[in-house]
Amino acid sequence: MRYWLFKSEAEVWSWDQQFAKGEVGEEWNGVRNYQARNNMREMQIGDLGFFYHSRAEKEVVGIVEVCALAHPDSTTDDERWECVDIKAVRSFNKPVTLAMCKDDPRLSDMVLVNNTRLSVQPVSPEEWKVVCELGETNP
DNA sequence: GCCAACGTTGGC
DNA sequence: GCCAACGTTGGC
Repeated sequence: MRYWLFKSEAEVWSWDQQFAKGEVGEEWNGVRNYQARNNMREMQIGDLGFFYHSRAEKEVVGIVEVCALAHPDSTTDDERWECVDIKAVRSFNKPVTLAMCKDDPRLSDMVLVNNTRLSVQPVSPEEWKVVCELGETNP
Protein backbone atom coordinates (compact mmCIF):
# COMPACT_ATOMS: atom_id res chain seq x y z
CA MET A 1 0.00 0.00 0.00
CA ARG A 2 1.39 3.34 -1.00
CA TYR A 3 0.58 6.96 -0.23
CA TRP A 4 0.07 9.87 -2.62
CA LEU A 5 -0.96 13.50 -2.82
CA PHE A 6 -3.39 15.03 -5.31
CA LYS A 7 -3.41 18.77 -6.00
CA SER A 8 -6.42 20.68 -7.19
CA GLU A 9 -7.43 24.28 -7.28
CA ALA A 10 -10.62 24.58 -5.24
CA GLU A 11 -12.12 26.73 -8.00
CA VAL A 12 -11.70 23.86 -10.45
CA TRP A 13 -12.47 20.80 -8.34
CA SER A 14 -12.85 21.20 -4.59
CA TRP A 15 -12.79 18.82 -1.66
CA ASP A 16 -16.49 19.57 -1.11
CA GLN A 17 -17.26 18.39 -4.63
CA GLN A 18 -15.11 15.31 -4.19
CA PHE A 19 -16.74 14.52 -0.85
CA ALA A 20 -20.22 14.92 -2.32
CA LYS A 21 -19.38 12.20 -4.84
CA GLY A 22 -19.12 9.74 -1.97
CA GLU A 23 -18.43 6.08 -2.68
CA VAL A 24 -18.86 6.54 -6.42
CA GLY A 25 -15.69 8.57 -6.59
CA GLU A 26 -14.51 10.62 -9.52
CA GLU A 27 -12.00 10.45 -12.32
CA TRP A 28 -8.84 12.46 -11.55
CA ASN A 29 -8.75 13.79 -15.08
CA GLY A 30 -7.03 16.71 -16.72
CA VAL A 31 -3.47 15.74 -15.82
CA ARG A 32 -1.15 16.57 -18.74
CA ASN A 33 2.18 15.89 -17.16
CA TYR A 34 4.13 12.68 -17.67
CA GLN A 35 5.53 12.45 -14.18
CA ALA A 36 2.10 12.87 -12.63
CA ARG A 37 0.64 10.35 -15.06
CA ASN A 38 3.38 7.84 -14.30
CA ASN A 39 2.58 8.16 -10.62
CA MET A 40 -1.06 7.38 -11.33
CA ARG A 41 -0.08 4.32 -13.36
CA GLU A 42 1.70 2.96 -10.30
CA MET A 43 -1.32 3.31 -8.05
CA GLN A 44 -3.19 0.29 -6.74
CA ILE A 45 -6.77 -0.03 -5.56
CA GLY A 46 -6.87 0.90 -1.89
CA ASP A 47 -3.87 3.25 -1.99
CA LEU A 48 -4.53 6.37 0.05
CA GLY A 49 -3.86 9.97 -0.88
CA PHE A 50 -4.05 13.47 0.50
CA PHE A 51 -6.35 15.97 -1.21
CA TYR A 52 -4.57 19.31 -1.42
CA HIS A 53 -6.01 22.69 -2.39
CA SER A 54 -3.38 24.59 -4.38
CA ARG A 55 -3.05 28.30 -5.17
CA ALA A 56 -5.52 30.10 -2.92
CA GLU A 57 -5.79 27.81 0.11
CA LYS A 58 -2.52 25.84 -0.01
CA GLU A 59 -3.62 23.19 2.49
CA VAL A 60 -4.26 19.48 2.79
CA VAL A 61 -7.94 19.09 3.53
CA GLY A 62 -8.78 15.41 3.34
CA ILE A 63 -7.95 11.80 2.59
CA VAL A 64 -8.95 9.93 -0.55
CA GLU A 65 -8.69 6.32 -1.67
CA VAL A 66 -7.85 5.03 -5.15
CA CYS A 67 -10.92 3.15 -6.39
CA ALA A 68 -10.05 2.54 -10.07
CA LEU A 69 -6.73 1.80 -11.72
CA ALA A 70 -5.29 4.07 -14.41
CA HIS A 71 -7.48 4.20 -17.50
CA PRO A 72 -7.82 6.59 -20.46
CA ASP A 73 -8.69 10.16 -19.48
CA SER A 74 -12.23 10.78 -20.69
CA THR A 75 -11.55 14.49 -21.22
CA THR A 76 -9.21 13.88 -24.16
CA ASP A 77 -8.83 11.64 -27.19
CA ASP A 78 -5.07 11.72 -26.73
CA GLU A 79 -4.28 8.21 -25.59
CA ARG A 80 -1.14 9.32 -23.78
CA TRP A 81 -3.19 10.64 -20.89
CA GLU A 82 -4.55 8.31 -18.27
CA CYS A 83 -5.96 8.77 -14.82
CA VAL A 84 -7.23 6.88 -11.78
CA ASP A 85 -10.53 7.32 -9.92
CA ILE A 86 -10.49 8.43 -6.31
CA LYS A 87 -13.16 8.64 -3.61
CA ALA A 88 -13.23 10.74 -0.46
CA VAL A 89 -12.51 8.85 2.77
CA ARG A 90 -12.60 11.55 5.45
CA SER A 91 -11.95 15.23 6.05
CA PHE A 92 -9.10 16.50 8.16
CA ASN A 93 -10.22 17.80 11.53
CA LYS A 94 -7.75 20.59 10.96
CA PRO A 95 -6.42 21.53 7.50
CA VAL A 96 -2.64 21.25 7.21
CA THR A 97 -1.22 24.29 5.45
CA LEU A 98 1.82 24.34 3.22
CA ALA A 99 3.44 26.67 5.76
CA MET A 100 2.99 24.04 8.48
CA CYS A 101 4.64 21.43 6.27
CA LYS A 102 7.55 23.76 5.51
CA ASP A 103 7.99 24.49 9.21
CA ASP A 104 8.14 20.84 10.25
CA PRO A 105 11.69 19.44 9.94
CA ARG A 106 10.24 15.93 9.57
CA LEU A 107 8.70 17.04 6.26
CA SER A 108 11.77 18.71 4.78
CA ASP A 109 12.04 16.06 2.05
CA MET A 110 8.35 16.06 1.17
CA VAL A 111 7.72 16.53 -2.57
CA LEU A 112 5.02 19.08 -1.76
CA VAL A 113 7.66 21.25 -0.12
CA ASN A 114 10.34 20.76 -2.76
CA ASN A 115 8.60 20.39 -6.12
CA THR A 116 5.79 22.89 -6.29
CA ARG A 117 4.78 22.00 -9.81
CA LEU A 118 4.08 18.27 -9.56
CA SER A 119 0.31 17.79 -9.22
CA VAL A 120 0.27 14.06 -8.41
CA GLN A 121 3.09 13.00 -6.14
CA PRO A 122 4.20 10.22 -3.79
CA VAL A 123 4.15 10.60 0.00
CA SER A 124 6.34 8.46 2.27
CA PRO A 125 4.72 6.49 5.12
CA GLU A 126 6.56 8.70 7.61
CA GLU A 127 5.32 11.87 5.96
CA TRP A 128 1.83 10.43 5.88
CA LYS A 129 1.92 9.91 9.64
CA VAL A 130 3.24 13.38 10.35
CA VAL A 131 0.71 15.19 8.16
CA CYS A 132 -2.16 13.21 9.68
CA GLU A 133 -0.85 14.10 13.12
CA LEU A 134 -0.72 17.81 12.20
CA GLY A 135 -4.26 17.48 10.85
CA GLU A 136 -5.42 15.77 14.04
CA THR A 137 -6.77 12.96 11.91
CA ASN A 138 -6.43 9.18 11.93
CA PRO A 139 -3.82 8.01 9.44
C1' DG B 1 -1.39 40.08 -10.09
C1' DC B 2 3.34 38.97 -10.57
C1' DC B 3 6.86 36.08 -11.65
C1' DA B 4 10.05 31.97 -10.81
C1' DA B 5 10.38 27.35 -11.93
C1' DC B 6 9.71 24.02 -14.90
C1' DG B 7 7.76 21.28 -18.76
C1' DT B 8 6.81 21.14 -23.63
C1' DT B 9 7.20 22.44 -28.42
C1' DG B 10 9.34 23.23 -32.56
C1' DG B 11 13.01 25.31 -35.53
C1' DC B 12 17.44 24.40 -36.84
C1' DG C 1 19.63 16.32 -30.49
C1' DC C 2 20.05 21.01 -28.85
C1' DC C 3 18.08 24.89 -27.10
C1' DA C 4 15.21 29.16 -27.47
C1' DA C 5 10.60 30.36 -27.08
C1' DC C 6 6.53 29.68 -25.08
C1' DG C 7 2.86 28.09 -21.86
C1' DT C 8 1.41 26.67 -17.33
C1' DT C 9 1.55 25.95 -12.44
C1' DG C 10 1.44 27.61 -8.14
C1' DG C 11 3.79 30.28 -4.26
C1' DC C 12 4.12 34.80 -2.80
